[in-house]
Amino acid sequence: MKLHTPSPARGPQHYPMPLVRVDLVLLTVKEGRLQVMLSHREKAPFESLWGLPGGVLRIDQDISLEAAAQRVARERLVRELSNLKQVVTMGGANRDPRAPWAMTVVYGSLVSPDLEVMPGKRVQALRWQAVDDLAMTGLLAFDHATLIQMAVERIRQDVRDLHYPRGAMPEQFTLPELQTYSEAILGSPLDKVTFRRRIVAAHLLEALPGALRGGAHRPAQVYKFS
Amino acid sequence: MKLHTPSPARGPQHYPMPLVRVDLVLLTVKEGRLQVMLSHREKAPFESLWGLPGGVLRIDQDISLEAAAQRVARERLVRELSNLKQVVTMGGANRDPRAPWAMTVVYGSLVSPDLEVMPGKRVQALRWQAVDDLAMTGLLAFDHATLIQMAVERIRQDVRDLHYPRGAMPEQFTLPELQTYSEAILGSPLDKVTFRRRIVAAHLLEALPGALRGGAHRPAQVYKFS
DNA sequence: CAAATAGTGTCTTTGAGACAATATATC
DNA sequence: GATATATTGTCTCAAAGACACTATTTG
Repeated sequence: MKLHTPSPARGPQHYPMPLVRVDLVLLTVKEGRLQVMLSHREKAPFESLWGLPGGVLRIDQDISLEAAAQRVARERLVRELSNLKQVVTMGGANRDPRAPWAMTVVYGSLVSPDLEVMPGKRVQALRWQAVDDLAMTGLLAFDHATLIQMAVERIRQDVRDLHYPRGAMPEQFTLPELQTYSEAILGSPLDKVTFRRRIVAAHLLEALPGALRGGAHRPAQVYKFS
Repeated sequence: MKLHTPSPARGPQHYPMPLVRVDLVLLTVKEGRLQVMLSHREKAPFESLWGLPGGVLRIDQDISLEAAAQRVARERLVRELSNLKQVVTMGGANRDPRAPWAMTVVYGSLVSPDLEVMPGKRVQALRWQAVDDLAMTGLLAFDHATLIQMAVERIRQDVRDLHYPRGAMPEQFTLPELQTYSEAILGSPLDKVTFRRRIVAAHLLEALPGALRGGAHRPAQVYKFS
């Protein structure tokens, strides 16, 4: 069954398209816990709840989906992000009262706890929230709890595989620091010997000779990612 | 900076939205090799090349992204699919000459080689193509070679973890058959003893007692997924 | 019994977990 | 030296790879 018009330039353009959004899952380790950046919702839907920072795809401004995620970060958090990873895309009818059909492409990034963000366009407040406490925090907007969970699973798998995104750790660090950091992300303790063995076997780090650090005890070797 | 209209029902709806497509990566094992289902393109763009079966999201028909993938399978292949898994979402400007900005949500599925498909709406021809030969087959439409590669990597990881999607294997099979099947997907041989050990340790299979099978040699135990 | 494939035994290697010992700072 | 943490040594265990052996069918 052919449409009556043979013009290839038409056809798809006829159909109404969904509202396409991009949402960000920024994760970091703060106070020894894995935390996610939440944005306070001043307007409906889900007014006065918290949700992921996000925005609508702007095809006149964004050259790609990842570029859209970067623009959203600039607008909402007044920051560029590194290591954006696509997590999942959700979409369906009746997902968002602002459109009959809405979808969101979710990007995740593990960032430094020192990352300086400030509420940008149409954002009244931002906060870090420990992901463990999300269940009791009350409701998150939309299906954002699920999206966060998926991003968390993904970063945990990366850390289990010793795939640390650059920029999330300080430039220099010690092995005990990296272990504590990893444990915070995984939410479970790691064996010290095993952790060190795996790290050195992976050849991921470069020792900075002479550089040390310490308190009232033996100082630790300082490393950087090579 | 607030927009001059406080109405929450407006705003996002103002922006032009991209063309949203859903593409399918059907994989199967045929003739001992991992193969992908390709559809012949009769119309521009990429006329007379081969590409993934896909279609435009129809927000009036599809309740969700996965439902859209199922509809595309019904329309293009005259089949329903099981085990659809979202692979990735690609999108950007100048991706598709039919729209200034286009994105595609890719779903993958490992299916039975006996799966009966037939060219459906606007599909002239379908064929299985070994993924190893894709490089020399000449060009695929769009970035479909990349999308196939991502889907292949994903199913390989699943098989390495012994996560076999249901419905891709026959109801009953022997361990040597499952091993050969897995090797075809991975593209590399597996150790027999190790494979058997891992399979039994995983408690994935249920032996069908008494049922055997064979040629001019010792018959193999028949199993099914439990 | 010869041939061919199914299934098992077992040795070795590798990597992870557990626990203990040693090293090096500050106070 | 006491204390605290960093780093290393090593024993054990679990899983994977390699290889040889046994088992069971057909012709």
